Amino acid sequence: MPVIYRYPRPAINVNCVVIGWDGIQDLKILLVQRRQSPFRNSWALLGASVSMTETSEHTARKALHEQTGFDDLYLEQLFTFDEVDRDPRERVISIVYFALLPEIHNVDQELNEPRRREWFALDSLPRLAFDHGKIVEYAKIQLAQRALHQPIAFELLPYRFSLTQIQQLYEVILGRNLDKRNFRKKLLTEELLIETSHFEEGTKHRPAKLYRFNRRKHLARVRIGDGFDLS
Amino acid sequence: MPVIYRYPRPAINVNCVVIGWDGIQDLKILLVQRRQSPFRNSWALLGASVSMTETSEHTARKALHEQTGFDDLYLEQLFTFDEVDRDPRERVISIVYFALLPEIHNVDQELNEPRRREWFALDSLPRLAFDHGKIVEYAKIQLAQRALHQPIAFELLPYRFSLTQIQQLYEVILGRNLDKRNFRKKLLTEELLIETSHFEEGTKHRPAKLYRFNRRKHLARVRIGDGFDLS
DNA sequence: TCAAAAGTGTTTTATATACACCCATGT
DNA sequence: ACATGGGTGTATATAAAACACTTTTGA
Repeated sequence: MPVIYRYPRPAINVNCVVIGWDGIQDLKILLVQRRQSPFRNSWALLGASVSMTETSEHTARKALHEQTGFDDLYLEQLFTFDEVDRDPRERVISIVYFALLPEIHNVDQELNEPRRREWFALDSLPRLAFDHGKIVEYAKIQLAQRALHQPIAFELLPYRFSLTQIQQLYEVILGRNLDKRNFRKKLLTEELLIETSHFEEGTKHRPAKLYRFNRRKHLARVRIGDGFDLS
Repeated sequence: MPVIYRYPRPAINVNCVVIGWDGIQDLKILLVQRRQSPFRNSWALLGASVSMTETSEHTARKALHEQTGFDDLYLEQLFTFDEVDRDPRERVISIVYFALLPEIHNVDQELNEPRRREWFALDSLPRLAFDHGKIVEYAKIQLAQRALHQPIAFELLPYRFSLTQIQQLYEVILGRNLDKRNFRKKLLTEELLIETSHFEEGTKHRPAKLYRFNRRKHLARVRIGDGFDLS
């Protein structure tokens, strides 16, 4: 149903910086290959247009579901990008979210989604469509910043994880090596990890004890103004 | 010039959480009294509609200029609020900015702006229009958070300021008292203050030495990943 | 028995905290 | 001379950093 406005309005999109961790070395980002101009064949962030009846977060969740099959991701608003010429066709304002996945899954190929969708290592990306390269640069900086002051790294880990895993993840996010004993000491004195009775499986060495993150305790602390802080 | 779209689009606004400090006790926020329904006579954040040819930041600067006479404020994007029913008339998405003033000026009454505009103490606000109360609550939390990791408190001070002034400001922002000697030690060991040859004037006690913030040095450090941090 | 990573403490150094008096100025 | 806030140092406690070997498991 076409609609008439007294003045022109920008289009509103969401984009998602979908980040996962390969469990070893690299942070990965999920990109979608465009099939139309502009930037035909270029890789771009996943996105969607915000309808009148849905919040941008809701739109982001729906887009993730429809375009990848992923549900129940951790979403956090990152920034709103609104340069007037960021899309050559018309003015498009984009509300951008972090979407963090606890594991790298391959996208669901059964979906009604003809475009290629692939995971790329965050530090060797192709040239992206629109201003998405700039957005990703900003997201990388913010991820490192926020990982120090919020427990978002846990969103990139499975429900149960080893201390070595989370240390490696922090090393990747922060881009520097951490001392094993000091890292563990700091993390354990936060008292936000729950020791489980599970162990790593399928290793060819001593299996590591698995922990999980105590979300309830963390939220209770946030309520009394006592936030998470490594650093 | 009316315009036709294939699908309806939300309206895009900016709002500004304009914050100043009275130099003694209170953080203040500048509010505008509405003269039309909805929320007629209620107080609201300063705002404007984002046109097709201007970024939201540019729109915010222009609105501040036109509605208050203030120029060259420090602006920083805070959050984008997009609940579908935040405006009862239609879907309005609001990109919200912090606007920090180095001193409380009275607004320019000569402007072509019939609405009342007043400074309110941040901790005793009237009920605000729309979701602006919620926005202000969020802004308060963010101000305290960001003041610890970014040198934004200096944006609330005049070019030259005394150590007592900045301490009092931090006390107001963080909502707790700080030890004078320890605060000075920490601030001075950051080596981001430049001692000027000026002194406080018009006091009936020993005049305090005035300092200014070394923006260049701070920016140089940010570039090498060495950010500001009190805490 | 070997390879591989898990797990674990202590010492040193740096940072944070607690705390009280004298000083310079204006009235 | 008095009132007012400006300015300053030290001792203690806490947190960060540096550092290496033993243990457990699978192959």
